[in-house]
Amino acid sequence: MAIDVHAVAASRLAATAQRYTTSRRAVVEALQGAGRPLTIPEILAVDPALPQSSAYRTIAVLTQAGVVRRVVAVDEFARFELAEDLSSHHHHLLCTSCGLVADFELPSALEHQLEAAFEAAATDQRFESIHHRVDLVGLCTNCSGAPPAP
Amino acid sequence: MAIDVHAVAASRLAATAQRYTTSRRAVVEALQGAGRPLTIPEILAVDPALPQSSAYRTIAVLTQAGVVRRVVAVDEFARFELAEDLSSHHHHLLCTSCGLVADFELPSALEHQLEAAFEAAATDQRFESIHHRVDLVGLCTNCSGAPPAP
DNA sequence: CTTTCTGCAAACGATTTGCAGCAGC
DNA sequence: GCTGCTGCAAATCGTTTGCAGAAAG
Repeated sequence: MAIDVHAVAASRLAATAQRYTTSRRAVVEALQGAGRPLTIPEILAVDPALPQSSAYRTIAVLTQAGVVRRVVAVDEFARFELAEDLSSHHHHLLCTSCGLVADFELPSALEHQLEAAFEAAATDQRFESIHHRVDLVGLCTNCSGAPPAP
Repeated sequence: MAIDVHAVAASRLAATAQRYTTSRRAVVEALQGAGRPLTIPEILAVDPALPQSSAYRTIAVLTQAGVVRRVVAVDEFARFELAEDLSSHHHHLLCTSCGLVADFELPSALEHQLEAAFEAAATDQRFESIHHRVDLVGLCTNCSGAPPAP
């Protein structure tokens, strides 16, 4: 009973007279299959036939169309995932050693309390809140065992 | 009853045979006076006599020494603030329009619950947690009034 | 004095873009 | 067929770095 990600993507692109082409679909499929945010190099690894500049352009278009969201992590690479309404609300584990980003969820009760606290803070500072970003920064399984590369 | 930020900075640098020079002190003072994370251009604006490459180098040294922390926001500029033990635990409001970053705090009860939830999530995913990052993304006062620049 | 720092200018690397040909609708 | 998309290669821009002189201890 999952929503049809491709249909939504096509329709959001159509809203600004854009086409849902083969390579755009390939990028969406790569992100959908990953279950975690991917960098451009990672997307290229999933689909080696895709030229780098097309990957960047495709990601830019999908981001503007609201199909994809940019995730800022701890290394120099931008990462991308499907928009929350095409996947689910979640947070990120960020590895400071290798840059890996994994997904996790918070208990919904806590999520609601956070929401209320954010609301209060935003009102207090006259800030118009759009969404929140709750991440855990540390070391992934791979990197906490062996010491990080120098 | 504030701690002596300069003394701590000097001592952390000394730990690796580094000197607390005039320009390093100037950067620390700029960050201390700002009360929010600053970009390199903002630091240069505070101290126009400081060359850009020195600002980058100084920030790198101070970050490695644990005096300064890199903050990842929503625009392309890296931002920097004093380490938490030289300032205080807080979170960030990120403006998606102009990139501004402001500080805010959460009620400590909620902070503790979050801590516990993070602990659980980290254990669950075998992730070694170092710290968390809780940000509110939206529009600052300036940008929510007028529509963002195209 | 010796070692570390600074300033300049050139190098770097992720990302963007101009242009000519290709593909969706 | 138009119009928008792709691929290549060159440009962009925040950030990094080599080197020779300046400053800290």
